[in-house]
Amino acid sequence: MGIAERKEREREQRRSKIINAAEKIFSNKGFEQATVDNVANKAELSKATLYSYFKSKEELYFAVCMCGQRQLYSMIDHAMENIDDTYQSLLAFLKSIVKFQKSYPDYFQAIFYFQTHRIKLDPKSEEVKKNHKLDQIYLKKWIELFDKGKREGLIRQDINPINSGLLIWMQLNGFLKIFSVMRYALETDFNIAEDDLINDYYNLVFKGILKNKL
Amino acid sequence: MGIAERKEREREQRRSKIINAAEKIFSNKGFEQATVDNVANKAELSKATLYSYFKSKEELYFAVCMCGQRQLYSMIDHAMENIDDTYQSLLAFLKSIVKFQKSYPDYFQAIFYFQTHRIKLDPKSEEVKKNHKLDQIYLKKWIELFDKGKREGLIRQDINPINSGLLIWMQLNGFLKIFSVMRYALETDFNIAEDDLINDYYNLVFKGILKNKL
Amino acid sequence: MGIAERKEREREQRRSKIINAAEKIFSNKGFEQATVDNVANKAELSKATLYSYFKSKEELYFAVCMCGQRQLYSMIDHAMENIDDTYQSLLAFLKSIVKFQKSYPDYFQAIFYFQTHRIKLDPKSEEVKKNHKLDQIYLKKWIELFDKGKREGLIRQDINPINSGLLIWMQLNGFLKIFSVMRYALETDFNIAEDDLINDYYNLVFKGILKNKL
Amino acid sequence: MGIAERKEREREQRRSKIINAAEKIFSNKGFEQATVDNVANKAELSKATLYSYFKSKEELYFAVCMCGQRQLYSMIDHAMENIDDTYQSLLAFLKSIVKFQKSYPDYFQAIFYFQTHRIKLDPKSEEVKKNHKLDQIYLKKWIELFDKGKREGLIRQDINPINSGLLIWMQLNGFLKIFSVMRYALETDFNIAEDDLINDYYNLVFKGILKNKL
DNA sequence: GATGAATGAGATTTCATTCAT
DNA sequence: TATGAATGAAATCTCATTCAT
Repeated sequence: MGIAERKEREREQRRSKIINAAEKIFSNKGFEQATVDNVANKAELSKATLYSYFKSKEELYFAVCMCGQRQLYSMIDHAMENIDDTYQSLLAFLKSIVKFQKSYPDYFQAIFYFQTHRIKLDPKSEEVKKNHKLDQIYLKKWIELFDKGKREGLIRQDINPINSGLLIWMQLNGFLKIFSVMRYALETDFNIAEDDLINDYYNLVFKGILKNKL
Repeated sequence: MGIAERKEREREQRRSKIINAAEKIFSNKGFEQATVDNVANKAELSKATLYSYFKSKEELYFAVCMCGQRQLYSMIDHAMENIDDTYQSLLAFLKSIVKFQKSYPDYFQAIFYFQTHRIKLDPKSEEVKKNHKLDQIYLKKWIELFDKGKREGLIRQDINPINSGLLIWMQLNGFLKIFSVMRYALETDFNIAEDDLINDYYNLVFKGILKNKL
Repeated sequence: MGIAERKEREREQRRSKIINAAEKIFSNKGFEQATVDNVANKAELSKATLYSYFKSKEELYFAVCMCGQRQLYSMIDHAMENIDDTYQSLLAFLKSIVKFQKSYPDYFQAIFYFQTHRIKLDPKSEEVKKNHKLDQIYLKKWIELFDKGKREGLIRQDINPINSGLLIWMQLNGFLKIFSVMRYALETDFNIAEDDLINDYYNLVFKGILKNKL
Repeated sequence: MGIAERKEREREQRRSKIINAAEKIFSNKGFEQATVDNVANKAELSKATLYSYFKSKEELYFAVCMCGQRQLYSMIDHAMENIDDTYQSLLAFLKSIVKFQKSYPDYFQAIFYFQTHRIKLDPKSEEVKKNHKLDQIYLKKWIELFDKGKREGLIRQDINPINSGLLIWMQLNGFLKIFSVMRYALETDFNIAEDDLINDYYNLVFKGILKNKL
């Protein structure tokens, strides 16, 4: 029986190898500019083999995103372990996302592209549904923190948890996207230190929602 | 006399027609998916004609962005006419951008794409330089409002005008980008009214920077 | 009536201007790489105007060749004026062609290309016939020199004037063509002085046909 | 074992098939007029396949020339086997080139075009260097025959081996080029038999360089 | 299962030529 | 007559995908 298992394991390893290669290529060149050939070369596999793992370029891209997404959510989970305080939780959540962008810019880039472009996928696919569900779960966790904060008197009463949660999430994503593109220009043209800006970002967010000044 | 002028006018009109067509196509399909054929068909001109107005697909795309940019900045100028109050100015600035995205989603999309992707352009081109300069001017105007607000005691003293100005600008762009993609889902999945969200957005921003609660 | 004459003169001047421009462009880029636009720009005329003087790119090319050909034949005529001696005549003939290639490399290049490629021309055209006739005349003059030389005992009796005339004419053209391409390499790679080579060329030719050593 | 070899062999055969097709197309239409589509059709392959064998039209053209060149040089080698006599060697050399032009007019045409036009190739390419080296070797062989002939008293002492070698080589190429174009006209217009002309050509060359009349 | 090879369909760009003014 | 503008037709090259081995 060991044979079947080994085969299974090998297949899984190949899949990972492909996704890793794809992640780099897609991030470097963007979805459209990247070619399946590029990915196959990077993965040191033939194009045809690649197609035996993924039905299409789109599906491969989606797999990369799924992988990144799992990484992001595991980082969030990890950061929120053992934190009870709502303020700390909100901060940890935000910081996880920022850290994710910094640690895995390729994944971040892939996910952002995926969210802002219509990539054709089979909507009946189990994977696509699973992905969607996971997103919902973490968005809910995020919004519930706003609810809790409000009940605890941490967050202003006029704050609508859903709206604000979504707004901040949307802003953050956009900010990080532009930030990743402008990072270099910010330092040279505006003489702005990255960490300062990130800190000011947290401040701005919290000043916007908290009842009392920090 | 009149003849030369008329010719000039006609050429300008054709150019506009092409840009309008391009604006729609690019916005619908994205820069890469859009083909020059698509644009030519939409503009009811031959591909070759189109190439006599624009040297390359890139240049055409850039022209669309320039056009959108001019529109945006003229909307900002218009909105800020006759406003002295700094708070009102900041609000008018933000509202102009939001309104721009709503009124000209194609332009917004084009500009966002342009800013977040590296489209190859001749950096020595006068047009490219002009474009860059215009961006700088309006970014400066925006940041100076923060300075003024701070001097007037409107904005908190711990706010760094440059950082905050940039942050809010980056956030807004990202927010609008994601918002434009999610608009439909927000109403159906989350039951969120667009105008409410936008209002909450303004609140969040101003709560983040103003000295006194609104 | 002066008006009609002036018009005629002006038209002729324009035609010359176009041919001059075309000569340079065609020589620089070759017939295929050169564009009608290139020629029009060089001639400071619109493409459409150019087409009112020449029916097609081919015809324009042919006009350039005609012009070059007239130049060549006038140089030959000039060189052979007042020469009676057959040996001197043969030498003058050869030298004229060599000089022509050196003085008007563009024309030479055009004519060579024209002779070795099939450029589509209306064979019923008067111009084409005239051109053909002129070629025949000068080829005949050339061959007759061989005849005369033979009768005079200058040239060996076993020489067939037609064959040798044609051979030397073909060789010379080919030699000059390759020479014009290799000129630079000859000096640098082989350390050969242009004039030495040309002299050796004359020697070789005459050693080949003359009865007595020079 | 056998599989890899067979694949290799098949690929080589396809490559040959393409080169053969290209040879004909290029020779018929010339480099510029010929299209990659033409070649692909002739080779009964898709354009894309063709591009998987040759990176560009230029590279394909170059491959055709390389192939022709190898053919030419092998003909020369073959002709000079078992010949010691210098006069016979010179004659064999010349005859090989003439025979090459007659047997493989397409190759001859391709090589001539290649030598007289600047086709853009990667100068660092191994193939390009190899080609250049081969040319050098055979040119050297040719010129050394002149040297040897001079030492043996076969060739006149006033002959410069390098100059004469180059001159005759240049002349021959040019002559064959024009000859290939005019072959038909020579027979009809001038009533000249091909073989007679070729013989006269050999005579002319040798009368030009040899010490004693043949 | 892995792969080298093949390809259809299409992308961008060019250019000789015509036409309305 | 001179020209700016328009265009059909084609050229080179690319790439996601399939298939025979």
